[in-house]
Amino acid sequence: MKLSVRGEYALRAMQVLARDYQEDDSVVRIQEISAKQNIPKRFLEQILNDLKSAGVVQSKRGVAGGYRLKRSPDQITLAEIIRHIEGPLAPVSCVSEKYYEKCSCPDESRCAIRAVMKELRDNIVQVMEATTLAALADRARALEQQPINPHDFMI
Amino acid sequence: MKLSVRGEYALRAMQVLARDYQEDDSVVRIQEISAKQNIPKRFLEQILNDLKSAGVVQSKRGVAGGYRLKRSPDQITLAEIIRHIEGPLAPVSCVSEKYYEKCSCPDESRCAIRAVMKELRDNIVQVMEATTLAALADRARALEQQPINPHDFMI
DNA sequence: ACAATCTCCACTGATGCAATAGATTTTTAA
DNA sequence: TTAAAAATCTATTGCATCAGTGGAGATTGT
Repeated sequence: MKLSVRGEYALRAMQVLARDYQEDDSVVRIQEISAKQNIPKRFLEQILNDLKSAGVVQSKRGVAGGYRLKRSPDQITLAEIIRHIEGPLAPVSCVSEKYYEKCSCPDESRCAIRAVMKELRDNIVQVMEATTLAALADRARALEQQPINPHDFMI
Repeated sequence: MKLSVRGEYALRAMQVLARDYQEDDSVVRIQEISAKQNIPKRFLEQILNDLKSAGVVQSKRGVAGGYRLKRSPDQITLAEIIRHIEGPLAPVSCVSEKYYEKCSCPDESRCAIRAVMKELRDNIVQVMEATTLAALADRARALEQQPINPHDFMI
């Protein structure tokens, strides 16, 4: 049920771009994202490139180059990012909306597991589609206001 | 976000054992589970052995041998099964209850991604812990009563 | 004794993940 | 116009995990 590191990096990078988003066409250097989030620069490069083909970010080349969100942060959801980087959000592909695949069980329509997995998928999709990068940036800004270790809740 | 095939097989096998569960000490042969669910026998063997060490099933050897649930189906949740076969239910391990691990981001307490992932984890855990094998078996029995393809909803 | 079953351990082939590397192109500033 | 900084593209590598296979042995019922 885990996200790949690749997917996690993608979200963390988008969080940075969303946090620093401005209406003009200012860009953020890979270098800077990499440093802020402890992500290997070369690897991040690949990920951002993927997100570019996906239409999530755009890039500017050259000495003053870098990346920026292609659309306004409130037009990009976490679901979109993960679907492009990782594929299906559904825990099993026989309940996936966008990546459906038949599974090996004898009768999908009578599979109780499948019914539960569908519930699970609905929950996951709901959270991921409801969360936009704009909301994420707001949350990040709110967290920055907090005092150091407000009660560093470890789970 | 996907379950491994291994995890899916584990759930499907447990569904069979739960469906056919009886209070006496009757067992189901691997052979039979394998045939009912289209799971490679040898592979299933490994999985059931794992679930035995985990205390979910017990086995009886010899000619009339097989597997049965070690506890009553209402005492076993899907969460328990997946945690033993796959590990953490959480999408990223920095929000895992049982398998917490520090992540590479600069400050977990101010990570907005983490806050969202926590929400997601709560949803997942809620569904998986709320669903017992007994509930699964009930659902399976209900689905068996349905006419063929009541409206084979494909997603 | 025999056959059916579980048990244990090892192995393999494929795949994908995470990361690294090198060469190239584009852009801007000096 | 040249050099530096940045993105781009392609390839490859080491590694781990996954999914599945294989064989020898132990246990049990008849």
